[in-house]
This record gives sequence, C-alpha cells and structure tokens, in this order.
Amino acid sequence: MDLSQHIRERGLKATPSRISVMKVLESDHRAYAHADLETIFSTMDRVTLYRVLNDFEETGLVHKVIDMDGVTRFAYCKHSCPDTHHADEHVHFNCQVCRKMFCLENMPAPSFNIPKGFKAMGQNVLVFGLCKSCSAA
Amino acid sequence: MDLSQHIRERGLKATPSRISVMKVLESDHRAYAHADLETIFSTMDRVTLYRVLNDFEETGLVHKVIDMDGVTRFAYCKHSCPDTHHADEHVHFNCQVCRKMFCLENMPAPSFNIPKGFKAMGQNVLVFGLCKSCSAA
DNA sequence: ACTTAAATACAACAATGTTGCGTTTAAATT
DNA sequence: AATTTAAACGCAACATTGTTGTATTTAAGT
Repeated sequence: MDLSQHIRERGLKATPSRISVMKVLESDHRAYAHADLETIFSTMDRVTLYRVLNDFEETGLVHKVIDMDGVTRFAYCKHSCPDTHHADEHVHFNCQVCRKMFCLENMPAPSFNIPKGFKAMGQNVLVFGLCKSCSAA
Repeated sequence: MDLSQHIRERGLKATPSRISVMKVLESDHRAYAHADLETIFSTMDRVTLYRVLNDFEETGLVHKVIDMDGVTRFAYCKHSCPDTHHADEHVHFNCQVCRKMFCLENMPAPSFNIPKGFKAMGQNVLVFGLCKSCSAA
C-alpha cells in the first residue's frame, strides 16, 4: 500500500514528515504519544509533529485516545474513517508498567444506556493493568 | 454528616482547606477539575489544592477520572472505598459544550474480556456528548 | 519552470502538574 | 492550658504537554 497516496487521498500533502510518521503508525496498531514519536524522530520539529498528528486525526487517518496520564495518543485507523466519526471505536489497553497503549481492535466499545436528556456522541473506553510482556516479567 | 470526622477517619488532618474542598465535592457528585476548584477558592494556594486532591484520592475519599481534554478530575466517593480499589467504578459522562463531567453512579463500568496475557486492574469509561442542560439549549 | 496554497521551523506563550524547602498548624501528649 | 511534632501549607522554581503567530519553504497543480 502506498502511504503517500493514502495521505493525499485525504486532501493532505504527502510531505516527508507525514510519510515517516504514518509509516510508524501504520506498522504497529498501538496508540503513540507525541513524546514517543519525538524520540523516534529526534530531528523533527515538535510543533510540526503536533500538527502532523492533529491533521491526521482531523482527516480520519488516525484516531485519538487519552491515556491514563491524560496524554493524547494517536493510533492508525485500520478501517477508513469518515472525517466526522471513527467507525473503529474499540477498547484500548494501557499498561501501568511500560505505559504502552494497545488497540484491542476486535473488542468494540459497548454502547451505554445513558440517562434521559443526555446525548451520547462517542466514548473513550480504557482498561489499564499489565500488558503481555510486563505481566510475564 | 461531619466532614472533619470523615477526613480524619482516613488518617488526614481536618484542615480548613480540606474541609471546604470536601464540602464542595460532597455536595454534588460531579467530577471537578483543579481549575474548577481554583475558581471557587480563589485565595487557596494552587499547590495546596493539588495536594488536597491527591491526598483525598490516595486515601479513597474521592476517585479520579481523566476527562476528554486529558485533565484530571476528582469526584466524591459515595461508597467508602478502600485505599487500593474504588468500589464505585462507574461510567462518567463528559459534556462537549459546558465540559462538565457527571458521575453516572448507577451505571457500573462493564468488565471486559481482555486478551490472554493482559491483566486488567481497572478501567476508565467515559461517554461524551451533550449533557441535559446543553442538549436542551 | 512557474505559481500558490499548504506545510514547516522557530519563538513565544499557556495550562496542567510536580518538587523542594522553610514556616505554620492540627491534634496528640504532658 | 502549654508543649510537642509530624503533617500540612505557602512560595518559588521547574517539567511536561500543548497552542498560536509568523516568516520561510515546499508539494503538487498549471
């Protein structure tokens, strides 16, 4: 699959920064924090990285989740998502030891029976504990 | 109910700061951000307020949730919670307009069937959308 | 190769949260 | 009621996460 093409399809220019960030996100369906990617791409400008991630999110290329520490994380959208709604809303798992966040792709977020008067637009379902490698150690 | 007594029962000193913060939290089972309380108690030191909230959380007087914006919020524990585990883990609702966060006390967080190898310790279940007053307006 | 809107780099700023330390105070003891 | 002391407070400094403004550069269409 051509990453440049994938990016351009959403109306964004396929710049080197975007292509390399997308390559990481696409290779591993984990939710990455800005700080993670800043470590990987040590020469990339902080602000550019923030904007790359926000642009990806706004065009539906990635989805956004808040982790246990209140930090925003971004994960590749396996299914193409429209700009407005992310079809693949699933449960995320956040490890308390290594702090990694995993997309549980085949575990859709349940729909809740919210009290009358409230209007639900989406949800953020986060389970925390120990991931595979950390519970083994 | 005596708030001072309630605070002392958890091994904390019943100081004026703690009593007044607890009074607000206890009066309305909503999850308050540090910023909300700083507005209410404009003379209270920022750091003291952070420490009051963290102490309450560590002793099980309140529970902690992360909101849509990644901001930590604290809500009164209706049921007494042991230090380690909060028995009243329920769904929270975060309004996208007024940003208020509501405890849906009678909606327990579901237990998820996490993949083999992962060890779940707890969850943060957040539904967002429009609250009663904001969807009416 | 030219053009232009989009993207980048850099500086400055804002919000949230933490740490260290000297001073004050709640509450137990005398 | 006075004394004691660990706990809590107030203040300064700092760390991290994230945003905004603007001049410069570049992807990609003409």
